[in-house]
Amino acid sequence: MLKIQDVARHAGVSAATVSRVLNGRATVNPELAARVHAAVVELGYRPNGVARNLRRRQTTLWAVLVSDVGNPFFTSLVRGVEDGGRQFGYSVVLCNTDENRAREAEYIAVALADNMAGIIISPADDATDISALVAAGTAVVTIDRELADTDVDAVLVDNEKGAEQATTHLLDSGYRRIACITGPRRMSTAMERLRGYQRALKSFGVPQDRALIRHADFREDGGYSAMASLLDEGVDFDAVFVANNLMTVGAVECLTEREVTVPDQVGVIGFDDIPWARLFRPSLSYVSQPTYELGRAAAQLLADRIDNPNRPTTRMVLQTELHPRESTRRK
Amino acid sequence: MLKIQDVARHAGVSAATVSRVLNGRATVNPELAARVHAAVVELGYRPNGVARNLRRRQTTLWAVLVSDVGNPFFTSLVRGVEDGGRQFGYSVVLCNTDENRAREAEYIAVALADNMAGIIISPADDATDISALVAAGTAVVTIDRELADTDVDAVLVDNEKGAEQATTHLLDSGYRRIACITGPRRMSTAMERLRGYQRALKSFGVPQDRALIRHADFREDGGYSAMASLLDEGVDFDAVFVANNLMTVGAVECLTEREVTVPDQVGVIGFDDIPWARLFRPSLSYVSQPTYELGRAAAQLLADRIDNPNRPTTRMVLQTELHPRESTRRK
DNA sequence: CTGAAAGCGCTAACAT
DNA sequence: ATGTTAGCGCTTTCAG
Repeated sequence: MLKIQDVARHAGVSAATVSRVLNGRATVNPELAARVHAAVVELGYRPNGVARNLRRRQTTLWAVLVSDVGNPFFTSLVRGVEDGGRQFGYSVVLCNTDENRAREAEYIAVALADNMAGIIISPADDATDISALVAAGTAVVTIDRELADTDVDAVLVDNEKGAEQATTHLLDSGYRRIACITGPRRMSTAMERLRGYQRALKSFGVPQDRALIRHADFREDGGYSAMASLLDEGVDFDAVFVANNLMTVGAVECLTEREVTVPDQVGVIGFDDIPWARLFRPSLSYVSQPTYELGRAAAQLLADRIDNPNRPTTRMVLQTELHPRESTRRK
Repeated sequence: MLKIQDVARHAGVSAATVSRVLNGRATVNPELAARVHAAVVELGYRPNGVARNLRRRQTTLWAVLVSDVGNPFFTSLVRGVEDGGRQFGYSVVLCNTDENRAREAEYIAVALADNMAGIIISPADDATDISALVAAGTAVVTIDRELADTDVDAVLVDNEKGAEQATTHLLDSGYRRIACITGPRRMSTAMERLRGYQRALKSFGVPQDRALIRHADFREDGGYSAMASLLDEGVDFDAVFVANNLMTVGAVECLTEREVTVPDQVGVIGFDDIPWARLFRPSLSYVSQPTYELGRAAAQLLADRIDNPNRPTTRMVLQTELHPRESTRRK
């Protein structure tokens, strides 16, 4: 491997000068600079990033911690982070945590050990510990969820309003006995979406009924079981708001299996996009989150934070969008 | 930041000994080792990975180059790579190339500059140039596609057989005028799948007809336009084999829009998985690739190659699986 | 504006 | 088995 000294010798200048030319951090005699560039080309020199990182005590790596890229929500979010990162000269290390705290901690340790410049994290839950990162001065942006005790940049979605939008749409469509399948109590997103649902009911003067509410685990099985329990318990409902994409799929499967017709017997609206949901029959109504933009925004915030570690923390809230389709179109 | 010298001083041993204990590469007096471990804990020491990488001239980073994680085929593949990588102690840098050669070259340069231990690549096309990687001794595994001129490890799918399976299934279901929408001529996967289609027709003694074959770009729009052209040109066909997931979606959309009934007027079978395709109506028949396993296998090969740079190259071929659903179930 | 020299934190060779 | 020493390749003082 060629080193900067080789280039320096070839160009007849000092290594310091080569470095200055290559990094454009200081003014160098144009004639010398030209010689350096020529030497670089002639020798086919490539700077060694690792050595640079050691000396600068900074890498150009970001870690992005999500529960699972397989979830379309995160797929697109990660894509946004990567595109944003590339724009600022960072590469993105993909870290799937499966909502597993040990895995999460492991990845945080790696980010620390490898001196990564920053990390974007969708915390497994409120107990996620990023204190080591903060202590080490690593830039952190949380995405989708907020951390209770730590003051870091966050990119969020207005979950409450989104859920209200969804529920209001059901009410507007004439449904009145509306069930809600949301996520675990310890997850802020689940609770916010539940509140939005309740707010909508209240606005319409529709009575609340605890029997209509189910907490599941944000996964397909969870949605399936929650729907099954609603049906098995003979709960009287004519529509359901499901608080994330995977659970919506599960709930719909359960309905299909039991030959409950959507949207006539039961109207369905989901939260989050599902790829190609328009090909489902009936096609699914849903409230979409700007997942790609979430990723882009997080990247922007992280890059800013790295450049300016002392600026006050930012909290960005993006809005959702309603997509009415067949599953809420009552005849 | 704490360094190894600090630990050494605290434990009353040499830095070399600390290093030996931490890396378990040599036998150390258990008593000394205990002191080292204690010192590490007391001081809260974390080894600096960048320094280690510089000294060892190797990182624990892999780059995975795919066209787009958004494509479910790659989503799951990348997930497989990550899980495999983690098992061997590597982190995975996600690189979306969008089939763009410049972007691809850019990422290869980054992998080289950052001394990444290896790269897993699904080449944009035959012209992808990995010679710099080979020259630098970086371990390379290609996935999904092979590179014409370079002898590197590859993990592939038996595309020809898979396509034959799909087409045979259509023939078994009684369809006889079977169209084929495949990918660009310069992509090996597209041509292999076309050959499989042709082989199946031949086995059944069904005449070939060039009018039934379309080359599109492996994207949703491509599938849509190809289907539109078949219909617009009044080509006589009763079924179609579509050679990848996105094009299948496009083709089905076109059929739905024009109110062509599937599977009665036209039977449809796709190649590649589509998430939750069982919720489509009609549900889609398809031939699946073991995408996750593809990623795992590539990770295994890459780890092996890094440990043993001189072993002969391996070419792994995985098999597809037929999933008959409603879209080929003629009444 | 340019060069010399030191050192980022670690590990591998060598010496004991 | 342990310690000493040198050096991975770069950037950043510090002098001049």
